[in-house]
Amino acid sequence: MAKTTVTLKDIAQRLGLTIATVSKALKDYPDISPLTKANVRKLADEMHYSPNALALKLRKRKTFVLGVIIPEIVHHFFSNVISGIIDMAEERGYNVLLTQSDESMEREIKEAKLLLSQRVDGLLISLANNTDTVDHLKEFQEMGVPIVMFDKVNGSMGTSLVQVDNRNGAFLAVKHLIESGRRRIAHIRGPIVPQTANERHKGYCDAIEEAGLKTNLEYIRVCKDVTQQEGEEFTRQLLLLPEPPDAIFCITDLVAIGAMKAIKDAGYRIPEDIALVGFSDWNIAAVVSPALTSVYQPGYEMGQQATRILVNEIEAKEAKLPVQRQSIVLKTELKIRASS
Amino acid sequence: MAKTTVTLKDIAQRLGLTIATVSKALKDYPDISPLTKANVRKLADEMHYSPNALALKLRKRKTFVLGVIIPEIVHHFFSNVISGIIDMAEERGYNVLLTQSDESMEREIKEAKLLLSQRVDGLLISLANNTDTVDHLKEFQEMGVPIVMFDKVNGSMGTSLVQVDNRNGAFLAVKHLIESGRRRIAHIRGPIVPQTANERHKGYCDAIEEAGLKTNLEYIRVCKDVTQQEGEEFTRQLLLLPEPPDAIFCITDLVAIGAMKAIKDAGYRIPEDIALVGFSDWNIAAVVSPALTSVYQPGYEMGQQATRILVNEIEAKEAKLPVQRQSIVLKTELKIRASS
DNA sequence: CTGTTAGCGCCTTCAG
DNA sequence: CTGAAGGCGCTAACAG
Repeated sequence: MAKTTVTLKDIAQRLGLTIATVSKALKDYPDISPLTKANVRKLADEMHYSPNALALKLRKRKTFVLGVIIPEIVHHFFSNVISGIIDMAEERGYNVLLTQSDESMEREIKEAKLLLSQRVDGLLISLANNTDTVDHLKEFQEMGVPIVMFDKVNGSMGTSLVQVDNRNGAFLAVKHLIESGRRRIAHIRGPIVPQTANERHKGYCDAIEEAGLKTNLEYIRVCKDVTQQEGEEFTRQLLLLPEPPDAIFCITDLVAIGAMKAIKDAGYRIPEDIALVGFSDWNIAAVVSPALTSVYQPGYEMGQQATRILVNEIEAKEAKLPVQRQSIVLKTELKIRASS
Repeated sequence: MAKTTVTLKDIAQRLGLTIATVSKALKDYPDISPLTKANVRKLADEMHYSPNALALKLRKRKTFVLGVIIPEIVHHFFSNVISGIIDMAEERGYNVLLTQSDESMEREIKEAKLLLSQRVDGLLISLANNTDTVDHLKEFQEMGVPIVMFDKVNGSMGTSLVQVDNRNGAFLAVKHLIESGRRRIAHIRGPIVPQTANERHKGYCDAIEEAGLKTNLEYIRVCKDVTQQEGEEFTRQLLLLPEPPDAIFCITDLVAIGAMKAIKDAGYRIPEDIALVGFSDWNIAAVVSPALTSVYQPGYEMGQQATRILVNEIEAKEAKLPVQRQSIVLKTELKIRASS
């Protein structure tokens, strides 16, 4: 029935009390008589009183809102991260304002400005691929708003970081290929930025070196957009080499799917002739045939951890405790399937 | 350098002006001298002044925030919807507070309460599967907060609705099977709620009837959780029938993938022996082999449209214009691939 | 035990 | 052209 929203004032007037008294009664202050407390509570219930979060936020200079900037929502890995963020935020009593940069630094800057003006209590961000400076985030630090970066990070601001062990994941993948007898292992890698692509490339090199295999630069192909089409095209090129590879490690499952198509089209068998390994363990990996071996990265957990750290920093700051910056690295896991 | 946030007051003091004057100067009121305007603006820039959104929201009793409740974020279709919501919200100048119900009515109720207390300007919701009443949303209406439901909706509140044409999509899928010569068409359907599953089932029946085929109840299987496992298990059962089907229409691509496995395991060929069609056109549909025929539903567009309608209702209400409830149905599209 | 006062940061009549 | 006053809804000293 309450057409308009009911405030403390309304309750106070009806009861012939003062706003302050009503406020205290509802917050169970010790210096209010049990009787008035009861009266106030009863009427508050009847009138469906609900405190105005806005007023509280203004008063307390705290919004209980976390800002999130993510490159792409429609992405199996990132949607897992978001889910982890939202669940943990809820657990800690925060809400989540979600934005996407669409892998564009320009839009990332815009969203950052917006979130800052919304007075979020903290920021969770995974950088866009072409983000090459973090100046747009400096203002958060100046305003004392904690930042936690995840997945695609930049350590130069001294913020807490949450990443997965890309290098080790790639290392395990390639080592597995070597142990199953492969010697001519190609790598279809991601672009020079972001960092994640470099780390996976390093892991690949680590494994190759450790095994004493010679590194063949012809076997390295660099994706620009990390698409299925690129996977297909680069694989086609690889198969035309005088010594075609007997295994391919791809930066991403999607790229691996492209590779899979090219390999089949060329009449080779997987894994007999050419083994294939992807990265990320998307929902697609287990359902293609042959099922794709892939490096699983714990997206949900990444979201949870990043949020946990961020809220801890926010609350430490409020309690004037020293904030401990953290940099955590989550374990990746090789899921071996039929393709290798 | 600005350690603490800068307010109108700070600017006013430095310039020996009053808060009111500064406020007006920044908002380009006609009754402020060009000189002071210039001075104020200059200093505001230098001090990196940014209006406190909280204060504005309190003052204007408007948050520019849309609340979103979605069953599952980690879901290819829904993540597309979210992306559409966020992009359109940004275009119209709103932010998005995202929550997930995890397909639980209990959590849905909780999130609704939370969003209401956050004073969102409007609500976008897709109901959880087991949500059988909408009492928890009544309060939004009482408070005059517009609601738009999408995908899994309930028309009983008289809110605007955005859906896809599930019935016609299913109809087209089954008609396509019939036209390619299939006569014994099975349907692995979803549970009795939500409505979407029923509509797809109806579309199936429509096509069967139109073709004058006899309906065989043995050919209908009802999923409980709509999983790949269920698809596999039900298909196995179907293949054991005296007259096994020569085509299967599945409620979801994931279920179809399960069916695909069972069919292959039983030694049948797709599509020669048994044709297969899914629904949703997930990212997985195009990459499995044989590639899966599926009914595409425009998730991104659904998010955009729902948001557009919601913002229109919000702004119509503010302008005291009559609000036009809308119910729109987006077209689905059959993507024919190798499996049929 | 209850009320008064003084803001949080901003906007908007209404005076001067 | 500028300032004073009141208020959005709530909290937190400090009085009484």
